[in-house]
Amino acid sequence: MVQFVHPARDDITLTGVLAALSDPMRLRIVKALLQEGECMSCTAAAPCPEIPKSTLSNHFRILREAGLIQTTKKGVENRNVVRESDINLRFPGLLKAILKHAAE
Amino acid sequence: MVQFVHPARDDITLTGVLAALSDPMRLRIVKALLQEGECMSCTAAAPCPEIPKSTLSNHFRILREAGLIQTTKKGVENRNVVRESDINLRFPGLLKAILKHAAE
DNA sequence: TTCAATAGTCCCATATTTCCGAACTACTGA
DNA sequence: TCAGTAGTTCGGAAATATGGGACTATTGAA
Repeated sequence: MVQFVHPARDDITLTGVLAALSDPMRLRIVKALLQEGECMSCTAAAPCPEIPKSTLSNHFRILREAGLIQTTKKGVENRNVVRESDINLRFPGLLKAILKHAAE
Repeated sequence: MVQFVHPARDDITLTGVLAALSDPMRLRIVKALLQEGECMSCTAAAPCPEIPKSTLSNHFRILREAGLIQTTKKGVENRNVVRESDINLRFPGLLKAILKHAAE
């Protein structure tokens, strides 16, 4: 098994965050996670069911490495949450300003 | 000569804007253009002088096609401006929220 | 005019990144 | 022990970025 890589808050970069959110699918994942509030598994947060598993896994890795989400393994599934406070501390107002405009 | 391609305001997409700004060099270009206020040539807005011309030209094309800047040809050089009002009408608060955190 | 200089664009080969099927791992419950 | 579930990893194909070099358009000078 692999330990998930999460950058420290201060290592989160603006361009990294923008790059992670510049993909429609990842944007929808983050939006879904925020709307839920609770932790969500990867498949639960997936924007559409027919997306290949490996692609989905890849998107979550990118979000994780950009510092946008935190992932922990719980039983057979992953629990994902948006690192809302970390992002807000590092880039106040950014996440809200972006997600305000994200379509459903 | 080629006529520059500029999307209509309503064709500007959120993910397109984020993708365009997710490159450190392009972020610095936009920041420089906004700080200047006036039109700037490509080389004047370039973040560093040693950057290859073709790469710079490519970055400006990406910013242009994302709807972030408007380019017109004036004599031997290009005049670039950020389409600030278009972006602000389409995605209120976005540009400011992003550039607030851009280094430099 | 013609010529050189300047500012960018276009083309194209290389390098990097993304996508996704298939095989694999980790955990759970029967 | 075994099957099922949730995700990861691998690897090849497809897409995209980089940058050198040739090209175009404009200007200013001889």
